[in-house]
Amino acid sequence: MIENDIFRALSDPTRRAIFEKLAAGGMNASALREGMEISQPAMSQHLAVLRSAKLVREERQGRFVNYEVDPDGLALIAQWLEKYRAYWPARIEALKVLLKDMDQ
Amino acid sequence: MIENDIFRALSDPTRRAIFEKLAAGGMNASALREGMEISQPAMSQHLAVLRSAKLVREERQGRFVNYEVDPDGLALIAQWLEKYRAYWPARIEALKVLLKDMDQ
DNA sequence: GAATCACATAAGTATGCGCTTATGTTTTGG
DNA sequence: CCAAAACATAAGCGCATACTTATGTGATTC
Repeated sequence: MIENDIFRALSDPTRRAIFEKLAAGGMNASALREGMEISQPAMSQHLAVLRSAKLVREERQGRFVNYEVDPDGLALIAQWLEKYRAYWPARIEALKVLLKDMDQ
Repeated sequence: MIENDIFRALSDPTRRAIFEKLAAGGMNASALREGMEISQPAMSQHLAVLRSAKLVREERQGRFVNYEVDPDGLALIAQWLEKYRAYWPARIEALKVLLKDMDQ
């Protein structure tokens, strides 16, 4: 079950930090490690978990592997959240403003 | 960190099932167990985790304890998701329709 | 083409997590 | 009151998980 993978992947703070970094722009694994105090294998393993959760996708570029946010995982969380939208009415207005902004 | 508690709480499929049940309507712990094949202590422990993640809140009613969805946890997830809204444009249209419906 | 770089995988270990059994606490009904 | 019901908490156990060290793999550079 993919929902399982997604929430499990995000339950680790290190993995959320990695994801947040990637959300600011695609990056290879070495660049991701900068300023994070994490070993190379640990990073590789975290990326594998994020990848199998469809939160991140990879792209070989020579001997580097570029990583970037995969919209699929986020869409699944959004979909999950929508099921319970009746419970967060307070945020509706904020979302409306947001959508209006994206309209231009 | 509360975000940690939330994602960790949702990473367990049993806990997501409990949450989903509660989303359909408030219920006490015994009622929640019906049709779930889960022991009483296990249920109590799961509810404690959901509670500390602000996904669920309790209300004593005699010797029963009624549980219901707490909007706070959901709002926090929505807030977290919004940070990455640039990455799920495909879902924007669906959300728009949704918000329009809620307008009446 | 051999050394090196960027990264993945393997194996082992310590800690966390979800379950069980057992017991405690609060409330109600007779 | 006191027995039972509804839940919470405690302690222990097996398994997942996040890390480490070591090694493997594919691409590049000299």
